[in-house]
Amino acid sequence: MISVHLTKLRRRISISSEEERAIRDSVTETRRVAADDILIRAGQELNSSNLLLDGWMARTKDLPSGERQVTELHVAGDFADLHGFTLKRLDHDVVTLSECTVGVVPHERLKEIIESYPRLGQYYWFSANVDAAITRELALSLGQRSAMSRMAHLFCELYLRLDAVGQARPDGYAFPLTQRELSECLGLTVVHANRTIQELRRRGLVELENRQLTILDRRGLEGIAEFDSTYLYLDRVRA
Amino acid sequence: MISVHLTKLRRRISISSEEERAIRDSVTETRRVAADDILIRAGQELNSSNLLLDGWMARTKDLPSGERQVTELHVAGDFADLHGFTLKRLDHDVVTLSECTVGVVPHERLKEIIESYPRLGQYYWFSANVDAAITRELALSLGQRSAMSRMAHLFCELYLRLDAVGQARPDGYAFPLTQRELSECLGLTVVHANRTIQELRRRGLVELENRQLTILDRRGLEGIAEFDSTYLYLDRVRA
DNA sequence: CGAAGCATTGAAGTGCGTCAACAATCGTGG
DNA sequence: CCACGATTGTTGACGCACTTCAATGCTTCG
Repeated sequence: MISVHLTKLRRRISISSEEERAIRDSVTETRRVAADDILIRAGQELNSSNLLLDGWMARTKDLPSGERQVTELHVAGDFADLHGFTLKRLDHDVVTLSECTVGVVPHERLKEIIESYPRLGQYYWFSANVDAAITRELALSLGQRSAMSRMAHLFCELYLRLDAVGQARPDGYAFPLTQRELSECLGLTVVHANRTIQELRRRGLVELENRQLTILDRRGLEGIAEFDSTYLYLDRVRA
Repeated sequence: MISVHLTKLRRRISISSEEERAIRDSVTETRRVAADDILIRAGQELNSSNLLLDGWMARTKDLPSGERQVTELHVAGDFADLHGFTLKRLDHDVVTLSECTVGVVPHERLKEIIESYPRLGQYYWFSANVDAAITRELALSLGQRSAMSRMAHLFCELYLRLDAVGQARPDGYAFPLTQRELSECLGLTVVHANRTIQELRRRGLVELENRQLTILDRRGLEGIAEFDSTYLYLDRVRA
């Protein structure tokens, strides 16, 4: 199950069997977590990080007045809270959006890996930086794109991220979020998120039913989104 | 001039004179850069990072249709593009908002520092993660806060960040951005940014003239912003 | 089978955008 | 040191994308 993480990693760097062993051994425990659970609460003291091996998770930030923003979605292969390794407590919650399988990596093991295999340390730093790039692109969406464009953009991004770990079909992917959760990703109300989906449907760009997203016209979707994938750093050469 | 960076660093970790020497030596060149200049263009190949020693810079992302979003502001003491060290090219531009003094740190020097002084490496990783936390908070602002609340939030954040490096007065700070630039930080049009400032003024919360921001009622401003500073990780204990 | 959550629709309101004009300030050259 | 064009700040009228409120069916699941 950890192979999905190794797949993602191998897209960036080639690793020795010794390094692979070190990564496999860093996971001390594999847990099943139910959907709609809070894996980590903001402010909580941390001494391990969580490797998402299956399912979907999200980083959420709440205002006292009740509004919620999802600042990042995580899919299989992602480290959900690698930044907890240096921050030691998070400024956001980490929640499950579906049933998940999680690999627990104690920070002391991470420390050993980084010290013993600097190239892996470099990779994990790199991957934290790609996370940050995704959040910047979200800020661009929230600040400048229309509701339609934002939603189209999210669908395009997820297609590439899922495809990179072999979790996409040629024409779409499983999409477990409710419309409420989707609206929290996009800074919209549920009502308007619903109307926006319908408009994308009406234009023959996507279909969304039974938690399955079908992309009918990917070029068209990318056009509306003004999508440019370079921020995902997917073309990075292997070193 | 690099002392402002050391000040910021010393708020987090205590450093030996040897470590201080290594940091000082990592800066191979100090440059003056004019205001409204593009220091780094998105996509450009990088082999050094820039330490902002004086002035203000911003990370900006543009859409093909012309809209611009500022995804982060940088003030004295910040590494503007530390993430370039692992990413090697950026997904955004880095521009000057005022005349700036910049310390150039070649990536090879950074590499040496990180390998020779793991605690400094940890700190720089930590500080990149705080950057990301600031961007997450921006996403929360753009997605969920009103124009007034967003602007109030930005003013509160900058007060704490500037105060941390001794660049704030008790009642405010120098604020070199034009209203256009401010509006690009907040995902607003210039016109509405202008009206929002006026409303904050009218309520007796801030004054902004001659590039000087005066905070008349910090508690009130924080209230409107629903401001909670924990995401800045300013209280982190020194190790 | 019933309750709770989820998706959908309609009607009405509003925060912010757009367009357009003008005033104030700044920078630069003569 | 003044002249003058360019940038920045300000204001008004109007429009619209998105929100709000409310109701109704649909699905899910204990």
